Amino acid sequence: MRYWLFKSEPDTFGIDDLKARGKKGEPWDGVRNYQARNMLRDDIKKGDLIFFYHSNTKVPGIVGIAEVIKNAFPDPTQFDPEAKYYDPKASEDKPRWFCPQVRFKSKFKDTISLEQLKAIPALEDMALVRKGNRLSVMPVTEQQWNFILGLAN
DNA sequence: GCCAACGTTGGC
DNA sequence: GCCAACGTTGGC
Repeated sequence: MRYWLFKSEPDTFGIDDLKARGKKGEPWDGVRNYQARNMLRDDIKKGDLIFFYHSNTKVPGIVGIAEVIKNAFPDPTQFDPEAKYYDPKASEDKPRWFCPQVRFKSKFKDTISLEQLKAIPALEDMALVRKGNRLSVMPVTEQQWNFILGLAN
């Protein structure tokens, strides 16, 4: 079992939206970055746990926990010409993008802010706090996971 | 809304 | 295969 951090803009799809999906969860679609794609496709497995991160918002930070309930499958939005994430170079035979199914697990009472995380020396190796990192999917070590959980309430 | 830091595209 | 131009992310 591994740990991850997924970013999402709360205005687009926040943790409350995931919670509203209930037990069946939501496909984590729309990721169009190869590095992130490889992790989604190859490394992220059913049972893994995810820190849900809100980006592009007033107080960016980790707001709760989600879990992977289904291994990645071809992201259907790549085949849909009407979809925002349509990719004309992808085909059903040769899908390019993948998404796992994720489900809400819990929400923290208070956001663990990026500012707070940046100030913690034990977390300085996290991709999240490193300058210029734009990955929307990134691994979290067990140590980092436990440390951050300790900050939650 | 600005802009730094990246990633991608496409001409050559 | 190089690299300039362009697009996107995301903190501030």
